[in-house]
Amino acid sequence: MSSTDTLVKGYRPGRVPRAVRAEQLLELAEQLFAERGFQAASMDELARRAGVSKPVIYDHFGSKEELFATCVRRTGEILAELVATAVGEESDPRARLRAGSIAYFRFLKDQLQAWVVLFDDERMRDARFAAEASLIRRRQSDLMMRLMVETAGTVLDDDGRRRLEAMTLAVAGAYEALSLWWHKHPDVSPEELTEWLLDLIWPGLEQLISQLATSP
Amino acid sequence: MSSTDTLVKGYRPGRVPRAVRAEQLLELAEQLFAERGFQAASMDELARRAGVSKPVIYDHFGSKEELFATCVRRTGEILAELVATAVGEESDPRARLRAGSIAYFRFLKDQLQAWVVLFDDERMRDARFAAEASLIRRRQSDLMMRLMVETAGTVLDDDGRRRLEAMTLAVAGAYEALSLWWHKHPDVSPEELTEWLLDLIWPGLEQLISQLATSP
DNA sequence: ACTAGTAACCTACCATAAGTAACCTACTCA
DNA sequence: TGAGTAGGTTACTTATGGTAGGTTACTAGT
Repeated sequence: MSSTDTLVKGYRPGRVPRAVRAEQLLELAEQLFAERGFQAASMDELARRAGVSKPVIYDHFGSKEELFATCVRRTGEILAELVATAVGEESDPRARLRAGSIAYFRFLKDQLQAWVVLFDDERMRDARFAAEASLIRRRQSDLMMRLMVETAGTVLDDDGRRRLEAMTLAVAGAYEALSLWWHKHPDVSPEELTEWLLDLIWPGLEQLISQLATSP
Repeated sequence: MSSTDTLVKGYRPGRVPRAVRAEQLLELAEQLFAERGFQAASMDELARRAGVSKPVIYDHFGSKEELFATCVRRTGEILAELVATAVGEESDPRARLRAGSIAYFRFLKDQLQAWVVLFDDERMRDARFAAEASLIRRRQSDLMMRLMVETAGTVLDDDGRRRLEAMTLAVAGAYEALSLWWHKHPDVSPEELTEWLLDLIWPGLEQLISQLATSP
């Protein structure tokens, strides 16, 4: 470790504007969490890597959990945007779901390689991934729900909304579990995974839409 | 707290056969984990509740993680057995899945207190929860896979097996996510949840079976 | 009945890591 | 030029997982 580790471009070591320091800390934290997982990543080590003392981190993020949440939220937003964009580029309902699904798996493929440096099969139960997936599930479900409601073309009653919400969350859960499986079978392509999953859920989903569209 | 807390039936306080102590510790640990979650449950408190000193716990279980894993595995086995039994009481494939599903949700309803620990989003960010949850998912998926293969009535090739494995894991993930949702909408019955989920996944699942049965 | 050996258990400690209080120092600007 | 502040530090406290080493009750063989 040379002293350049503590340098942030354009500033003398040890004194840097708040926003720059925050950005640097977030980036290093992301790396550290990816390497060790939430529990094993220590704030002391993060401070050491950033060439800064611990209270600086606490001044920025308040607690370890908050720091972690910030990292996760950030990545999650990038993913959500990617998927939403992909969905917006199609018009047929099934094609939209397909496009979103492919975007999702492609992103995961890139990020997983970046995140997980040393991972045997066991490593996939990494805390970071679980949290990420949990946030992703909510966002995905919301997006899917808007898509379905739009497709149905009607205003749903409370029961309909509730059932639809439950089902989109279930589908998002299926994506999550499949992502975990994928980690051990990386030779399958995002497109293939998407076809599998669409073949599985689309028939039921389509029927659900028409059912909800006619009943109220 | 009276001194009876430290009593185990039939034995003078403070000295009890190994197996009995292990059983008592497991039960108290399950309670404690359910109340506080993994992280917030302390070994010191468990020791205090059991009326025993910490090294006793470590002598039995080695580490906090192991203790937790033992608790979870135990409950998971009960669940697996219940579902398997329910499945075995039907013959038609859809009816079998339905029976298993209802048994699953009924068990969850009873054990909700204990299972919040496993399925709570907030706690999911902890690697240990994710690991144990994935173990249960795996078990359910295996059962479902045997059911499907049996239904298909053929021996699958590697690709077929792989795809089926991925899909049953995905379905198990859907169950998991739906369980989380259920926790916030407890007024829905296990039977209703099951119908929703079967309507969603059965069409795709049925088609998958026939596809796998004919292709190799 | 008297010990050897063992099972069950305890006290007292260590190490690590999250989080904090109190203080310091370089920079800005009236 | 010196008050005010943003950025930073040292040196703690506290909580808790985990352990070393000794003590007490029970059991079995002679």
